[in-house]
Amino acid sequence: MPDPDEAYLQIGEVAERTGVTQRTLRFYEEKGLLRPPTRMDGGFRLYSEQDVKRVEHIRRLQDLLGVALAEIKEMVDAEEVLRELRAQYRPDSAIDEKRRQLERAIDVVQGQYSIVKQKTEQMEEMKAQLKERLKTFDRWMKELNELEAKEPVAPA
Amino acid sequence: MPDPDEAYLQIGEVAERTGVTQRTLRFYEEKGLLRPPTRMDGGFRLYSEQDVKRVEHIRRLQDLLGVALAEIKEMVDAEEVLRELRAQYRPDSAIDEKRRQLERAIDVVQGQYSIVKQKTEQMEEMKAQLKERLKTFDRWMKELNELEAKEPVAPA
DNA sequence: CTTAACCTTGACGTAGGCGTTAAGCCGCGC
DNA sequence: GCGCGGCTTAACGCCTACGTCAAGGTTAAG
Repeated sequence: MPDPDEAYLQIGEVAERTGVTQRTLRFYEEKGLLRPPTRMDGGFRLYSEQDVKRVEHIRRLQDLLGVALAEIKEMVDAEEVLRELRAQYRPDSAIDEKRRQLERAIDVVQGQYSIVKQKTEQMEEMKAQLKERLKTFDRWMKELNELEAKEPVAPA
Repeated sequence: MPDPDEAYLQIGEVAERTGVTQRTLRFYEEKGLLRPPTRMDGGFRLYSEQDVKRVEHIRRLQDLLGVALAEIKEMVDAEEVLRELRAQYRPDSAIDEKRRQLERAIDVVQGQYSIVKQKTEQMEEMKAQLKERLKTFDRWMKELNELEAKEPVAPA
């Protein structure tokens, strides 16, 4: 029972705000990356702000890490578990269960972290190389200009 | 006329060393990402160490930047231009031509640089978030453990 | 009650990046 | 000189991540 005050976005608005197409939103739903949104009587999907954030998150993961949607599903699923954990803060004393979930979540996030860490390192390296290269180019350009100064373009 | 002392790798070895399949190597050649290698009499491709490095470079660009092969082709092409520039260091006085090439190369590399820069920034941000999250999880885990201490597992 | 804008579910299409045969040469050790 | 592993081209296949109709239902405004 999602707070009726909060679920108000139609698919078109979500699409516009997130920059993805409606097709993509339905596709993500099919693939389990977005939980099926609530619907109004006629069947129109009604999204929440939460969903918008989720879409943005998915896109960041896609763009930055370049991982497949299947993997992204794993990641967002793990995060979902956490929401549950936080919500049902002590329903009964199934502590072991919670611990297992938490451990799983930690695993997933550590996985993400190491990926991100590795990638940032490699990218820093690449960035440095590119910077070096630009410097070299500047030098060359200067040399070219000096060369031209000595050897005039259209000698009389 | 590529130095005959240097061109000695067959496609299988290149594949093994770079971690891509032979199909991929031929595919890259088709797409113009790898220059057609020299062949031995029977038609077997003969690659150089240069080629190996090139493949590794292509893969880094793919993995890190996640850009399409067409774009990667642009990038490596621009780099090729530079090799030529460096090689024919002053064949004649076509200085303007060289300047144009150099400017083009600078453009390409600056493009790469800004992409890499933006991505690294975003990834640093993501990294920080993940770190925060891991800390939160640790706290939760501790809370769970303390909770268990107070409420023994199997009360007599 | 009509109409325009928005939405629904299929279902087929597509571009990129290779994988996978198939059918047949090449090279080299014995 | 033959046999076997490595290589060749050609062609079709496949998966991902959507794009693009098509045919029709829904909503809100007037």
